Amino acid sequence: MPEKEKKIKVKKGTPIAQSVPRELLPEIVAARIGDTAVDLSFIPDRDEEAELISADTEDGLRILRHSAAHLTAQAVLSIYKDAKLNAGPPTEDGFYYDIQMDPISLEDLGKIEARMKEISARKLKIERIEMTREDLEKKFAQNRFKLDKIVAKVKPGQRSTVYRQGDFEDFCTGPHVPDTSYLGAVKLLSVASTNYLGDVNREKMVRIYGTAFPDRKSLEHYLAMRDEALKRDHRKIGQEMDLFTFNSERAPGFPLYAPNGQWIRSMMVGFMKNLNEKYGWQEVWTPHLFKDTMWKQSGHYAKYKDNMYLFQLSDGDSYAIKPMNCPGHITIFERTMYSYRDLPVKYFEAGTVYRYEKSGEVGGLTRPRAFTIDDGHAFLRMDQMVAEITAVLAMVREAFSAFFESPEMIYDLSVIDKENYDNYLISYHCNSCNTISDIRKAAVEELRCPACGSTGLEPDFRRWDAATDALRMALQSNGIPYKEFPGEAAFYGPKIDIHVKDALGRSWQLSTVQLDFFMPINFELSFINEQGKKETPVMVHRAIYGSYERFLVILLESYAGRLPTWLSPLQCYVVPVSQSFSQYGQKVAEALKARGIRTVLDDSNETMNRKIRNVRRLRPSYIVVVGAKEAESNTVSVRNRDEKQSVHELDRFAEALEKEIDERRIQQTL
RNA sequence: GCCGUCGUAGCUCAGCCUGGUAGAGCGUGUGCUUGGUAAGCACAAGGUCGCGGGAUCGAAUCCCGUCGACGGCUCCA
Repeated sequence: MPEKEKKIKVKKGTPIAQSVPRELLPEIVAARIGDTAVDLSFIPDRDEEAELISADTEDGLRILRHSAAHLTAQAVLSIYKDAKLNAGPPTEDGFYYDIQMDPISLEDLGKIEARMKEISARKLKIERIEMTREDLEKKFAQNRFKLDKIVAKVKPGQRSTVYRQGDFEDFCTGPHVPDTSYLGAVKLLSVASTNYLGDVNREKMVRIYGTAFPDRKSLEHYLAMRDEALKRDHRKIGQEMDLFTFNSERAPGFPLYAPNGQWIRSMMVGFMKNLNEKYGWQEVWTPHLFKDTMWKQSGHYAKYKDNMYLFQLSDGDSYAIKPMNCPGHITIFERTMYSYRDLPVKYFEAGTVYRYEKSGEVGGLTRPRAFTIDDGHAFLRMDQMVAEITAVLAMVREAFSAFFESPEMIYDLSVIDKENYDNYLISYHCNSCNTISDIRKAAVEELRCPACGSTGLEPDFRRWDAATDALRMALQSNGIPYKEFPGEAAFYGPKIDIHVKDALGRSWQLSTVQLDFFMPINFELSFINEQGKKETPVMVHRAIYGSYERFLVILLESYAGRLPTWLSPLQCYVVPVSQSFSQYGQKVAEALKARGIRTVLDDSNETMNRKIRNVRRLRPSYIVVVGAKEAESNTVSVRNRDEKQSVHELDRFAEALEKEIDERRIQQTL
């Protein structure tokens, strides 16, 4: 969204609104002086330059939506007198308000929304009122959620603000739109429950979700997109296309792929195998079970045992079904002694992992209990890090360009939060014996030097810094824009996560590239360096699709199931006009199948119209109709995914289609 | 795991509030029809109403429990 640059001069002693050009006023919601966003009613105490914030900018929308949250709260309070407000922030595409009240249902939203419209139409002025902490405490004495916030955010003796519209007041720093008439295009969307401060032991709250836009039209557009997203839900499309099933009694949370779904999967797996080989990754296979001792060594057991499928055999040995592929790949790396000349050693596998997700967390293919990662692990020398990460980034771009016309990719660099490192595996330097040890503080009872038992340990971030620098370098030298997120790193190292935006503007986290110095240490991995000495390699963990399941979701939802032909489980559906042309239909189907085109001939005793109607849910790439005309001229009458019809000579058609599939064309050629 | 909503035929859903042993459309099967690009006609099969328990003469319907799905919260190596 382009930020509109509108700067105006504002005069000391007069509200900003008075200096805003009259024609702009309806779309301006607030202003920025320096770095601070302020209300239009703000009166500067000296002449200033102010930047106008219009409702269609990112900041403007947030202000508008936050004001809409206030409006929601006002409406709720006017209907449900006992409701107690907690907080109502804007979100990425709307807002919510958390309110302690009796549960309400979707039907109740209409009533609340109607009240909101009324209030909006009254054009209530939204006023900012400064108060002392003591006055705030008095005003919100009946609401301990607000009191908590006042205590937490306003120091004794300090002042803060309340926003008032009509009889409604909320503790809030603002800014807000000038009056409620700016909130004409609002919509309440859903209701959910939550707990105060996200803590299951605290009070239950009702969360009302909604959104707001500067005008009716953009709201309508948003709602249309939202409807479209619902229509494209992969669970619905997967059902229609007969791709997969879930059996909630036999295997809750585990997808089972039917033939059509498995066909798509194998296309994706095959594509990834080629891509990996092109970039020098070698395919391996690892078992689905390992003894728990390995998971203890890798550190996964300590951190994730609650999410692992663990079991014990009658002889007493304990096993875990793999929740990760890396220890398996490490085990393969360990089988032999590598020379520095052999590095990088790069293994990949379409590795299915099993994670026990808690009951409320599973959902469709986006959060299954078993999923397959296009997993790769590289073992490198320090001097190979930047080059290898650069190569992985290129691989990612190549992969996504094959599936999407012009994929929009967003890069996040997740780094350690040095203020808050207990959860990370880092090196500690012992002040009394100078030993360096690698410890994750959160996983041990007490932080002690393993060599001398001293508690005088200093964190040493040098390895984290080197890894982070390598990732930054790879991004920067390729001119890739990225954002850094402190505290988001994996426990063993920093990572780059790559998000892709889909057709409906939603962004999905897919690829991840992680650097890891610690797993090689845990497993005492080594290679022989130029000096003939053992040296510890660096590991890169990377996945490109992320998981096949998630990637399938994105493909299905962004193409609404109408996949590029090479990925389509039903490439040609041959319909003879009547059974008297079954023979020619068969000839056509055979010709297509001979070229490896997935073809189904429907010579059943049904009308052509019904066949076409019923096959649509399967999203065939091409519907091929044949009758007297076609049989005579050896042609086919073809309808593509966009309902475009055309007639082709049979061989020409088969040839073109074969080419379209071989070249993995995204668009249809006919 | 927590909160809320929901669970009836392969699919989509009605019936539940106000108890009297189950309904529609699509799909499936059979027959008729032999058709020119999204609804030709007829008949039929198909459900112990997620599972378990309770109160009732009687439960899909009311109550309790349980499993599961969905929307959120928390989590996501």
